[in-house]
Amino acid sequence: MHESLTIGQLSARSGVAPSALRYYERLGLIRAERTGGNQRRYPRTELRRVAFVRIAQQVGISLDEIREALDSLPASRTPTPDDWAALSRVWRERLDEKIRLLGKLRDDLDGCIGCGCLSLQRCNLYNPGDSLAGEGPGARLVLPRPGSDTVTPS
Amino acid sequence: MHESLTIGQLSARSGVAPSALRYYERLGLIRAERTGGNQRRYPRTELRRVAFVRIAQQVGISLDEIREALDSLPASRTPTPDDWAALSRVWRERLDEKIRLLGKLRDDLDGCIGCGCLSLQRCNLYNPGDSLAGEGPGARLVLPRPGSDTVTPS
DNA sequence: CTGCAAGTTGAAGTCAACTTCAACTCAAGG
DNA sequence: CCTTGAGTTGAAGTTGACTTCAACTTGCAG
Repeated sequence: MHESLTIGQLSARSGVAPSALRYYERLGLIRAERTGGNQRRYPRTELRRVAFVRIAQQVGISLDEIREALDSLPASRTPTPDDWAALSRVWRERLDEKIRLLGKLRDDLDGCIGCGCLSLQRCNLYNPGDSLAGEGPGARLVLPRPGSDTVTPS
Repeated sequence: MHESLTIGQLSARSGVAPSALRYYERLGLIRAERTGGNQRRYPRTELRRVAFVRIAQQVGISLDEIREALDSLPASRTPTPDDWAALSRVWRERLDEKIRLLGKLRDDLDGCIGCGCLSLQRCNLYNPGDSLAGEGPGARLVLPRPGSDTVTPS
């Protein structure tokens, strides 16, 4: 019980249900070796991948995007700390951007919802550009649609 | 065209699809008056509610929770700036908490994923308490499940 | 060797948050 | 008046992220 983990053990240690782990495997987020009897055995390094998946999910990143990120790790060998560090650097930017966005949202909410401007005109959250001008007065919400990525630094 | 907005106008100004606006109405997030011919007409104050919904969604709050928050606004009268300000104060705490959480996640990611500790032991993201000790060594992920609320200040 | 908890699969179910569709009706310009 | 684009409804479809189920098979403690 030192070499590798059963799905139950990985589940207990990661806090992710076995069914979810199998689902992640189908999506290509994690991988497992098999015993002679076809049961999954996870090398300990998979714990790291699962943790990464969960952390990324926490901050609102889809499994599909997470898979893309994980695909940047070398498939042919066990990822080294350096491999992970590279990934971490990329994602740190994502997190920083998310944090920046949240701060803006909070401040705008204070200044807009809380300010009493009933028409929401001249609000930070609205009309930050002018591409939609010329269709009469009034504001236009330009927050991305829920599905789309909120992290698109210019 | 000054008093109230059609669903198309509200859609254009809020960036939310008409179908989504009808959906929001079914969920009780927004309300509409009706013309003699049964078409929706939105008082301008609804723009504010829609903006609130979208902003809250951005930060990962479910429509159900948003509805609860909006239910705190007086139904009998048009919400005053003070009503909105009260809501804003409550949500500012939520946003601050989200920001705090994101910062922690980012730092932990740097210190954990990036550090090279292959077993993830002694990691900030793991085992913050000791309730799960006694089942052998190893870590346990305690991030809330995706469905659950990440904002539970103690 | 046996018993039984833990594991396996594919298919189907669930839930949130919408969108799409069909089959209409309304509103407003010419 | 007539046409046409915008609006209406209920029902069904979609996507993401899983869970549940049925019907088995494995692996280990006693």
